[in-house]
Amino acid sequence: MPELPEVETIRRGLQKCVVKEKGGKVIRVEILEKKSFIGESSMIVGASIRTLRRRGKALIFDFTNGTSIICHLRMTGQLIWTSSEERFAGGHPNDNFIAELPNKQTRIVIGFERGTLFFNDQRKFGFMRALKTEDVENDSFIRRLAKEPWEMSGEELFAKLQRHKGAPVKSVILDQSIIAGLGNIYADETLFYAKINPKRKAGNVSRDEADALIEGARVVMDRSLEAGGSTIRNYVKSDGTKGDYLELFAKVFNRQGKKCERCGAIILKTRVGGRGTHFCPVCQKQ
DNA sequence: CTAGGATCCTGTCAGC
DNA sequence: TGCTGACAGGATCCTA
Repeated sequence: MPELPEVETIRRGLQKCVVKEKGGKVIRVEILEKKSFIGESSMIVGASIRTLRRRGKALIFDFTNGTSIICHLRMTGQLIWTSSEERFAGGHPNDNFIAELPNKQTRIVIGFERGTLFFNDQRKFGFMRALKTEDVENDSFIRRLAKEPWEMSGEELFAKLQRHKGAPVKSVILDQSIIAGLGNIYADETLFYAKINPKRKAGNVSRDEADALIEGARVVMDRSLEAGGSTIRNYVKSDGTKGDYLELFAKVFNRQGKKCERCGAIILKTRVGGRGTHFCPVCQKQ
């Protein structure tokens, strides 16, 4: 679930409350679900967070003692910081954003001097991994990541699409070793922006369309970042009701049955590479 | 090498 | 009110 903009929103949000003296040193690490934590949790006890980085959809906590935590939220992960004066929640938007913690879905609790960081994850696909900072680049997930859309040219993407010419273009742009950061929402939104049908073979995508894909990926993710990804602030609307942050920017995702904002046709939902896929049958012809 | 399908896990929702 | 099956914003592993 959380894609690049959500993870970046979390990075920015936590930067303001948990880094260095704001959060202070780690007092304890409580692992409530063994498979959610890889490595030795005692590595970070006594250290504070020096910086927060992001690579694709992975968040990296660098600690003052030369250790790091790589955190991947996968489908349903959330990070929630609580202290006496504030609460920041981001990731998979559900009621844990505002629930009492820890709870049934809490997998890891990291207690700091001045607050607590909860890692919640309904489906247990996400994880935290403790390792030396110098080993982060060698991590099996980090190592395989391609460039993000802002660093990649249309020419580079075009070449990569050619190498997977038989696969549907949507499946190819979801591959983090092809281009980093896109998940199911932004893949659909990017293809809508570029007016490309998600089922088209990657090999049929033209050089110009590859440019449009790069531009689309940048635009849709920038737009989501402005909206703040999925965080507590847009989960709870100003009138107190719970919201769907997708309303803020999605043109096709979860809009099946509704009108295309560009041409008025009805948005359809289908299945591509095993994933639910939303598109406009008129703007994105086969 | 590529492409496609199964798999990890819990929860929710539609349909009977 | 159950029960059942499909599906969920991800990535990896296995097979052909």
